[in-house]
Amino acid sequence: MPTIKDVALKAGVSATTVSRVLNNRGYLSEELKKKVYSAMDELNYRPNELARSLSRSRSNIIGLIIPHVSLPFFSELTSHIEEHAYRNGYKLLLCNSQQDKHKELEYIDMLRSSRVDGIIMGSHTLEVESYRQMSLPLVTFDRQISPEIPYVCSDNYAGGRLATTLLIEKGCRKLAHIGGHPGLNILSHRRYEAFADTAREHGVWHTSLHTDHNSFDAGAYERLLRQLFREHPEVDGIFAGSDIIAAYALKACRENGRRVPQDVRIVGYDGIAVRSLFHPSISTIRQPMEEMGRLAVDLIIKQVEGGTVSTVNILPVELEEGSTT
Amino acid sequence: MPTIKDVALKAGVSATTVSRVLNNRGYLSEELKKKVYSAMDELNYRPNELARSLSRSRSNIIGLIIPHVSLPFFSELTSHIEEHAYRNGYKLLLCNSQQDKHKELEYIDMLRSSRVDGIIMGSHTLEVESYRQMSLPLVTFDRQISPEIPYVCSDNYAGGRLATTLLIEKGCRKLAHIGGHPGLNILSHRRYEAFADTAREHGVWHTSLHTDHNSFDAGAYERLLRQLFREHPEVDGIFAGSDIIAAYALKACRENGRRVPQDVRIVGYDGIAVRSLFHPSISTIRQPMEEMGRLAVDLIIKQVEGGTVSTVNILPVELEEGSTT
DNA sequence: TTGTAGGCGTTATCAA
DNA sequence: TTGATAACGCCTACAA
Repeated sequence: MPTIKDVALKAGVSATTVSRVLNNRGYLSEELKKKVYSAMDELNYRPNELARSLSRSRSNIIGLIIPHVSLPFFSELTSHIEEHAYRNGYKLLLCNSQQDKHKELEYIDMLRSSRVDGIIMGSHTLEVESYRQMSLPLVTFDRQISPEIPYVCSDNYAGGRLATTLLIEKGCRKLAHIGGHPGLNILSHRRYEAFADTAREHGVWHTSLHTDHNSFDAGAYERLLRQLFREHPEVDGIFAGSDIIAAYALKACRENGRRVPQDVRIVGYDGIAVRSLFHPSISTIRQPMEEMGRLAVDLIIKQVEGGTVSTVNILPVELEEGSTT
Repeated sequence: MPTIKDVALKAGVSATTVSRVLNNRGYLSEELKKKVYSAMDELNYRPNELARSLSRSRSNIIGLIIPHVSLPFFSELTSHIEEHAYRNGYKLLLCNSQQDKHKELEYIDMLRSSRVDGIIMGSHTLEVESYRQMSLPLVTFDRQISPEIPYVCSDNYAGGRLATTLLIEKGCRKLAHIGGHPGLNILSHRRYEAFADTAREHGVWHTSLHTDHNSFDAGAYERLLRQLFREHPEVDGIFAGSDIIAAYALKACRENGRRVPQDVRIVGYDGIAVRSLFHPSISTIRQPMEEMGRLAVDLIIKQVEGGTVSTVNILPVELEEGSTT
């Protein structure tokens, strides 16, 4: 691969000058530029980003740690993050923590070694201290780690209210909330709080089931739903922690002879694209994923550039009715 | 951030020695190692991968270009690729080409500038020459670009046969194949060939519809299916180019008053995880996505290490019956 | 067994 | 306006 020196030689100038042209710094005559550019073209020259990064001590790489890209919510979020990062001249290093403490730690280490300019964390299984110590621009999703670390999330409480109110308005009187392990994701736990508050205010019976570990294990949700129909066969409204969980609920309803929405109504959360392919199509609380991705990237970039950012970033949700309510 | 020199100073040795310890090269006494390691610990030292990469001219980064991570098939594939890359000490730079020629080209340029060690291409909209010229370890999915560039794919022809045979065995006599734009993806076009061959051999009527452009546009599939039911209302068997297309077919059947599988039987392709959440669950031709991801990474690594690899890598598929047949 | 010197490709500083 | 020169942090001969 040709280096800046090769270009300099061919253009009959110094490497410094080539570098100047490359970065458009200082006063450069049109003629000079043309000369250098054509030399670059001829050699099919590509500046070595490793060297640039080293010298500028800035890599223009953002690290993204999420539990699993294969989960629809995260894959859609990742897509938006990538898109927006790219638009701003940043590359994306993708890490699947699989919600594993050890892996997450290794990934953080790896990203620091790679000198990424910042990390977007969609997975957080570690202690607060681990995050605070890393002294790197950071943004988290759905978790408030400490007062200094900015986070992005949807308005979980409002979403929980919207969903629960809808169920009650539609006539449900025995509500169940099904979610992931509550310990890890403090902010989305607020969905449950809103659920409980709303039900209580309306004097409606409600219960809640959640997985033991923070697994995204399909079997776990199926067991949970079996348990629900066994212990509370009278349930007529389900608020699911995600659209995928809602789809499992839908499946469980079928298997237990419940008609949806006649016997049981279901509301999901997220607004993933495939939800319209489920049958009946799932009513959901839509998170503004694109905006969330965009914002996360912006928050990283602003920090990289030395700006100060707001730590609390709560984005509005929207009720999107499908056919399960 | 502390550098190797800081560690050297603290440990009372030279930077070279620290480097040796870091890379476990040459003869190192236990005592020395201990001294160096503890200095590293104290300083919370992380070797600068940018510098290492520059000096070794090897970044341990693999670039992945796919149309969209948000599509289930690609998100699952990406997940496996990431996992396997990580296991082998490689990082993954993610690029969504959005099936856009211009973007794909820019991404390739960007990845070359970033000095990735190799590129896995799940998107290919460019001319053959563009790929051949890049003189970088390369692996493609589902596309044979040239005799030298290795590719990984499932046994599309066998898959097409399996699917079509199943439909015919179940009694379908009016078959339709629905797929993406055939021009771009030569190998998965073989699914259609198998479909047509099989139908012909059995003397079964068949037709084929595909999108105009290589869009993954939901609307396009819905239009296509409307067209199918309008022009060929007698169709009783559909072989879809992907599970997602199959899900759209399912939806279209419902909207057109067709019962599945009684009136119309459907077989998809891919074997994505969410397919079991569709209702009825979709019968499919399962691609071994994990193995495909693993293989792609292995093929890159082997090339990086100067080994020679087989260019043709066709992996077996499996029929997985759901409830749409 | 350890250290010195030079290089990886680029940018920044300072002169000219 | 352009060009030496010295970083950036690490690795690899070559020496000692």
